[in-house]
Amino acid sequence: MIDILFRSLENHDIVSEAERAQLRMILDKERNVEPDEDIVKQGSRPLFSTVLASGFAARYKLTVDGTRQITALHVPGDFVDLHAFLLKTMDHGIVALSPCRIITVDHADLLTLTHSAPHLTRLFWLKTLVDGAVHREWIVAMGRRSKRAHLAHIICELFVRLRAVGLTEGRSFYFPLSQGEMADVLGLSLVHMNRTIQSLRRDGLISWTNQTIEILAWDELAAIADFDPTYLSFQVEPR
Amino acid sequence: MIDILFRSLENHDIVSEAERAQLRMILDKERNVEPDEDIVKQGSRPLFSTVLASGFAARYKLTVDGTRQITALHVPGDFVDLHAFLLKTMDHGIVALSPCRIITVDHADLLTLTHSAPHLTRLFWLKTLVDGAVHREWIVAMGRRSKRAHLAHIICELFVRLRAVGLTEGRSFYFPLSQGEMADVLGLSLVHMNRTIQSLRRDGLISWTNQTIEILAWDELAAIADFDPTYLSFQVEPR
DNA sequence: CGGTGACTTGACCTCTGTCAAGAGAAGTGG
DNA sequence: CCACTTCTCTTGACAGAGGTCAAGTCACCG
Repeated sequence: MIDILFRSLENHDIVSEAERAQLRMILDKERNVEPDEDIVKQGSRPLFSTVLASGFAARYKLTVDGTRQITALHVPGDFVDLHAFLLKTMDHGIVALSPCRIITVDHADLLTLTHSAPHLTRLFWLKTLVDGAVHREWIVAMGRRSKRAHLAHIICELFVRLRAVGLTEGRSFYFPLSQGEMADVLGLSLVHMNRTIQSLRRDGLISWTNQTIEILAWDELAAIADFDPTYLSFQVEPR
Repeated sequence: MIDILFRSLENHDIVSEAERAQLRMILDKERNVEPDEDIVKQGSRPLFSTVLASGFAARYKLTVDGTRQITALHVPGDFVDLHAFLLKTMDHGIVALSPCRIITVDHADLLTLTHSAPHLTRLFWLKTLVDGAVHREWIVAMGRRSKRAHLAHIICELFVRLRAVGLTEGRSFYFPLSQGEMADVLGLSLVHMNRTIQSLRRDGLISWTNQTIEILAWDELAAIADFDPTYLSFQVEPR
């Protein structure tokens, strides 16, 4: 189950067998989470962090007027709330968007790792830096791209991230979010989200049915999205 | 000059005298940067990171059609490109928005720190996590708030961050960005940026002249912005 | 005194939100 | 097995937020 975390880390650097063993030791309880259930609540001060072993999850914030903005999507292998280890108080919530399997790690054990395992520490740090890089790319998409390009960008990103952990089949991948949830990702209304999706469909760039997205024309889609995967740091080198 | 970095770190946790000494040792060259000059270029692989000692700087990305989106603003005391230490390749550029004084630190020295100084390592990690938290707040503002609220939010955030390093006077602070640069922050056109600023001025919430912003009605401004400073993690506790 | 950059204002148009309604699929209980 | 609810997706009509184009003002500077 935890192999997915190793697989995820190995997109950036080599993880030694000794490090794997160290990691296996600190992995704690495993449990299932239902769709729409909070994995971590906004405002809480968790004493553990969570690895997503399977399923899709999102970070989100609610505004005073009750709308929701999803600030990040997480795929299997992601360390969804490593942030709380040092931020202490969760400034946002994390919710399951599909049935999820999660594994927790005590913050006390992470603290020990920062003393005994500098390389693993740097890899975890790197994972949070990549989260930040994704945030920046989303900010660019929200500020300077059309909604159509923004959606294309997110689809490209998801495909590359899912492929990196072996969760694509050919040019398609399982993607269980509803259009309403995607609207909270793009910061759109549900109605316009629907129209934006249809625009990509009409042009033969993607198909999206039965919770599955298939990319029908990668080059065109990436061109529309102005997609450059550099920010994902999927390059194996000493970190 | 480097005291500003200590001051910045001390908003989150206590920094011992021994740690200060350790930090002073690895601080490298100091130099001035002119407005509009790149501090770090997009696509480069720097071998050092940069602390902003004075002035304002921004992270930004350019899109294919030549527009610019600023993804973060940096104030004195910020470690503006700690990210490159582990990400290796800069996926974005960093530009000076005013005359800046910067201090560089070799990545080799940071690497040593991750072995010999776990607490300092965690503090640096934390700084990048706060950057991420700010990104998330910006995503929420771009996706789910009106442009007026977005601007109010950024002004509140800047005030709190600048106050934390002692750079406010009463309710006002020096802020040298042009309206065109602010448009690249909010993802707006210059014309609408101007109108948004005027809307806050007309309502007597802020004054903004001579590169100085004064907050005339904090409570109202924070209410419009839906501003909750939790995400900045300005709380001194063991990290 | 002309040039430059930043700010301001008006007119117009497009993108996106809101409201409203309907279709289709899936699950639920009698 | 069928009526009924519920959820998601879809479409149309209209209104408002924000973009684009164009022009003008103002301060500063060589």
